[in-house]
Amino acid sequence: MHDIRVLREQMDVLRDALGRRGALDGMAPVLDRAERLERERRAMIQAAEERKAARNAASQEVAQRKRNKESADELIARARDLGDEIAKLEHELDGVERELQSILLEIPNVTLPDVPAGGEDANRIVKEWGTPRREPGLLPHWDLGAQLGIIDLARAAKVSGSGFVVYRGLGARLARSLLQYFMSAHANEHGYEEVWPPDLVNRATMTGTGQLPKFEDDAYAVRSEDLFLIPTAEVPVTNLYRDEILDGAQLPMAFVAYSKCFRREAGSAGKDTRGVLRTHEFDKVELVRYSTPEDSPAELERLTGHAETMLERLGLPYRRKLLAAGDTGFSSAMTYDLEAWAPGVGAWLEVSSCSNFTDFQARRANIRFRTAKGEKPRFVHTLNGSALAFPRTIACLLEHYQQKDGTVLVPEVLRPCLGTDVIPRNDATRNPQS
RNA sequence: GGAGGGCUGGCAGAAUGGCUAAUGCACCGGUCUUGAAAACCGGCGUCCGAAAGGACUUGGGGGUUCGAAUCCCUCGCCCUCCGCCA
Repeated sequence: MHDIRVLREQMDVLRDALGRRGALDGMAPVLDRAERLERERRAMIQAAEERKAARNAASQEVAQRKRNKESADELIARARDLGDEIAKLEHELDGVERELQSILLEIPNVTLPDVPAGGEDANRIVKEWGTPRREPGLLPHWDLGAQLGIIDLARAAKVSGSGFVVYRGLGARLARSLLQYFMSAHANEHGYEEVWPPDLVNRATMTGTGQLPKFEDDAYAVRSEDLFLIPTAEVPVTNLYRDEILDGAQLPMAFVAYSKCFRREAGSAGKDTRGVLRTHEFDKVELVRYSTPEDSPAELERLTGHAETMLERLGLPYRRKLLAAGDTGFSSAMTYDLEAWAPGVGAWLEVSSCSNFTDFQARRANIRFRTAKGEKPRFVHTLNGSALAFPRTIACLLEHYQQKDGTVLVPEVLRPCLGTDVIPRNDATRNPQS
């Protein structure tokens, strides 16, 4: 969310930013209306505050007269009239602020200067690592997973429905190994504090990171309690310090959290959803950083590097894509996608998305910092990125490390936890035993 | 799920409808001091404003009133007990 002040001080910046996203034409009339509403808003506040000052003065005078046992009837009457006027003004003000708020919530973040203007076509591959396997005959992970008996989609559909996965045997252990490996690496080597957040959060938390009110249909909800299943650990972790003022000396702060992620994905059935590519529930290790405004561009490089290190340790070829303005998420000012090569599917899969939200989330969640006592608090900059999402990482691992005999080599770093160097064929889970 | 007790500044803690939140501790600045402590003086919630000043602020929201920390409604959280439970 933007500061309401941009409406009177930085309209040109806003217009330019929307232009770079290719969204100016649609929004121009809304911006004009917002500019006008903001002028009205300030006039109303001024008018209401004048009357409040007058009423406060009258009330004090009433108290004084009552102490002196004098009559205050005409003062009380005047104060009552002022009260009526104030109520009327505030009611109007409420309407204006409501509309202004809803407009502000629809204006996306301003992208940073390095972000290319334009849509998807303007995305830039800024780094490539490793050599993608290109030979023919490589199987996609849904076939491999079934052959190896480690991914059971049929029974997942029976137990939960389509869009769910059951990992079994070494598959289940592989997921646990990734959890263990990623968390330890980020905590021990990259200096992140480990956080184990709830998967169920309240409405205020979902609103703080922007999932609500606009995208309520995308989330699973527990209606009876007004709780929501988180779509990412970013939600509880970014909200940890909601409505707090941090000590600037503590910045940057860095958190790593594993969580279940729940997404309804309504309307996306069929496309790019085979196997484990897009499911309603998945697992992810997420990095979250809070920084000063000055440091956030460098912090994004750092965070993205931490995510890339995981792909390199797993030996998975990947590329880093700088998203163009039009492809950058609503709240983000700059985003790198990390895409790993899945030779069986024959596609680059997005396994991580690393973003600098500048102060856009922090303003909404009201997370500030102060470097010295008595100094005015400023909004922190928030950043986050997956490091990494499990299902697509598992898909890439299986497809990249598959061998001619149908088995899959285990990358060295996972061997201690997985307890084996190779995942053997095992058809035992394919057919129900009765 | 049930019963009861709570929620006031960083902390402790007063104020039960009216001079618009006392006091202490902690913290920051100053005086004094060779330095420190003590003592003393000042500051110490948020927002708007260049300033003068104004508005807001007693867990959140709403109501009654000329006026609410104080009365009413509602939601949240904490504590003690009962029930249930991994």
